[in-house]
Amino acid sequence: MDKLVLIDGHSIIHRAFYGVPDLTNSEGLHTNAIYGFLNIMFHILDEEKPDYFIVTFDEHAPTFRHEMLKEYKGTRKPMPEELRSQVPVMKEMLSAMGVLVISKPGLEADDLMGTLAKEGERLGMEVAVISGDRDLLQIASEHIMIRIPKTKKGGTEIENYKASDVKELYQLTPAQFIELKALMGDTADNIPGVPKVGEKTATELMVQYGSIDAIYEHIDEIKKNSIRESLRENRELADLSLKLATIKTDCELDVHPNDAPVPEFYTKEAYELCRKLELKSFYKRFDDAVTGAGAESKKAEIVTLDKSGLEGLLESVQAIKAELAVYFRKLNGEEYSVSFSYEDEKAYCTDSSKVSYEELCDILGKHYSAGLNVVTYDIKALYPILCSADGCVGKSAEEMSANADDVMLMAYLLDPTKGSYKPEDMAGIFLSETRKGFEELFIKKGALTVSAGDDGLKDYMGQTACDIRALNAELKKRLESAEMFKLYREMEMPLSFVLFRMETEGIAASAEALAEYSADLDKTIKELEKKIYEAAGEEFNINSPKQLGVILFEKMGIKGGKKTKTGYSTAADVLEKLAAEHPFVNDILEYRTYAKLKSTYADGLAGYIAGDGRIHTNFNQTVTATGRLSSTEPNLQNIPMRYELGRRIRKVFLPKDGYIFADADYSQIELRILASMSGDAELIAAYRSEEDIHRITASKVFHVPFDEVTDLQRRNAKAVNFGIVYGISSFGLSQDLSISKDEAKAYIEEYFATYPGVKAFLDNAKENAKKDGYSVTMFGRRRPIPELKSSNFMQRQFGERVAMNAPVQGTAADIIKIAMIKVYNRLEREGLKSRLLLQIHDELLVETAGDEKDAVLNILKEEMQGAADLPVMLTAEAHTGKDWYEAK
DNA sequence: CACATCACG
DNA sequence: ACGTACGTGATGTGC
Repeated sequence: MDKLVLIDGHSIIHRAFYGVPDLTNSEGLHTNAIYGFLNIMFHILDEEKPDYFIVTFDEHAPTFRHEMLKEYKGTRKPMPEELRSQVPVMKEMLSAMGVLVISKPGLEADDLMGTLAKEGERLGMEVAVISGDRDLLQIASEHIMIRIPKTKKGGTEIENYKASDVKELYQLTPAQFIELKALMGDTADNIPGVPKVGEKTATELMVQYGSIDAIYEHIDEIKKNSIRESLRENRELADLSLKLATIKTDCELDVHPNDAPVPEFYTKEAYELCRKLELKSFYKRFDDAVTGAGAESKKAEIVTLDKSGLEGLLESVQAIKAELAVYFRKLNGEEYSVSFSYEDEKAYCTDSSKVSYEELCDILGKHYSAGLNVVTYDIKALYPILCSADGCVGKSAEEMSANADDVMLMAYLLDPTKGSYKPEDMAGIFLSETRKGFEELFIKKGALTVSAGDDGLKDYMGQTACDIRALNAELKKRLESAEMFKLYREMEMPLSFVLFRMETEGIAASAEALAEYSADLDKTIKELEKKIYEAAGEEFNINSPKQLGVILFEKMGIKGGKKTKTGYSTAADVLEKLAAEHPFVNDILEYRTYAKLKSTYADGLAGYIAGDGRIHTNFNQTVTATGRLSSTEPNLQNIPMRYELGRRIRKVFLPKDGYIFADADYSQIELRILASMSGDAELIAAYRSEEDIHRITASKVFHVPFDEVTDLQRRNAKAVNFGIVYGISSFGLSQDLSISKDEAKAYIEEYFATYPGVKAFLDNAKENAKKDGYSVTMFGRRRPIPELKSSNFMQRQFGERVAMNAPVQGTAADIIKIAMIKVYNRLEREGLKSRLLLQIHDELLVETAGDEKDAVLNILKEEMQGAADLPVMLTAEAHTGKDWYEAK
């Protein structure tokens, strides 16, 4: 039996829009509704495997049925702009896929669907109608199934209704369902219904009598006076409603279900549109034939080089002072492949079968240090090849990066909110070229399917080198026009080298000390476990919030359990409130603390100690939206500090023999930046007085003499100071301080009255970000904030907080980056043995030779404080110690 | 693979 | 009436 699938386009795109969080491509086009629609559509198609397929769209024009209602004025809310703009693109996508889209002005979508469905049924087809609209249930039959998708987190769930399911759910046949709706009315569809008759009454009446006519025949039997009279008075309204509620199934159409065989979908046009919209998750559905990975796309000429060929290439490029794009990839084991390009559409390639890795380093290193201009992708990963260890002695980070460029860093600066900067994505965004990525081409089921010297790999490598070269030119132009070239050249490029040195250096950690710490924790964990099981009366998985929630809030009957979508919240702030009344909850909190320390830190870190006894974290330069760094594998930027128990883990981080640690951190850098950027006279004066800033603020905000500020007042003022930097909300502050929202609001108002310049600055930050579409730091770093233009209140509110926070957090990030470069340069220039190891946002850790202690402390203080010259001086405090615990 | 939780600035 | 502090990353659970 043939199968027909009908999609109610208008209804489904609505569903998709509200069900999928906002997505935009790099041009700022919203794509979430299209993404969601395609997901639902392919889900259905994969499931149904239909023979015929049609999508209908209507334009909300006043329609046949609606025109009958004179007072029709469209009670539906207008479509938000973010959705409206996606509708034509969605249609374009469907056309590109060869889908038959029927959009008939003047015809209600329901009528169109109804007519097509019935026609399909008459033609002997099995019909599936996809809509978010329950009205369509009235056309369900034995062969027509109404399917209503629900976009739930983690996928699409679909409710299915055939005639029997409607009967089961509503105790009514689909035909009776129409009459039900006519009686109760529907404001969204402008069906008046009978006054006083709602869903409950209408259902009772329909179940008892079976039809509107039958109800009126037995009208005297109706007990409730008001309802009986309303029915009597409104017979005409009931009939009109019935007409309005009835979906037409006999419209005149010039297309029919059998005109719409299922198309190919995965056409070249559709692929290109997917690329334009950057709907990456759909790329893999397209075959090579249409993606341009195959024949007809303009392909770079690729020359394979041996060792002497490589040397010749580098020499001639250097002779003409050209820029050489270099792209390197490690393969399995010792294998690698590397490609080069210095002119359009021509690339060179070599690999480990022709040139050993050591030879490659020698040859490239020699030319790089002699000034060869290289353009790279992710230069931090390439420095090991470009420079030898003794090649950087005494050289500044600027010198080491002067003749290099990195298109990944450029792209990050242009839009730091992206999260990923793969070469193929960048080629699509900035060069309008469709490329397949390395993973897509060469990784199947997690395994590498290619080896050095394969033709496919050479094509990929060569093409990517060409793209990197083209990207270099394009992105530099864009950086210039965004006034970020200086930021790129003088901050990010030198920093990339500093980070490379820090990662290579690593930090020593004692495996023995970690194991000992782990065993200590484990002892306590076992004890707590036993106590908790006894209190609970059974054994369960304490690490499972789900099981814990059931034990606490159901079995033990503790009240106050609420929050979260998936069940009870057992987060620390919730449990802490319960602990006063139920002391054993403290055991759970304590268990959590110990379990976290053991799994993430004690045991987790041990796995990262390399052969040299040191942990080499990865400092990522292109992750955060604000310009900060991030640290992974392991994250050394979140080593416990706040509480003694966790803080002890810092004792396992040790300097090498003859060395100590020097650790310096900025004091309240973000607040000082806020004072400086806002120019608020009071706040600046407060800082210049060199008194405790939180105490001064408390004194001013709470109108008490400085010496009489209580600890609580100081604590509250401190929280307000923090909150301001985060883009304060009265709710957030009230949560933090456990006070009422009104009190929090009063604090904030007092704060702004005290420091009016801060208020003006924050208002300005929001306004400018809204106008420009991005916020800016003192050093010109931008963060796009499309949320500010969202029609969603929550999103907009979030955008405003971001607009207030990003300039401050971002400027702090800029400043410590400058400090890192300066500290690095001083250590090199002064020929010191001490090495910068870690950055933790406002803190630098230096492994310091015993006899260089004073010099290093001086350098840290001078360079950190001197990194920026602000109205409020920056201060850094430095300490030394025999381990990280002591130095901090 | 998403979610909840918790470590840091 | 909504449901909220800003920025990260790692772990364990459970679908």
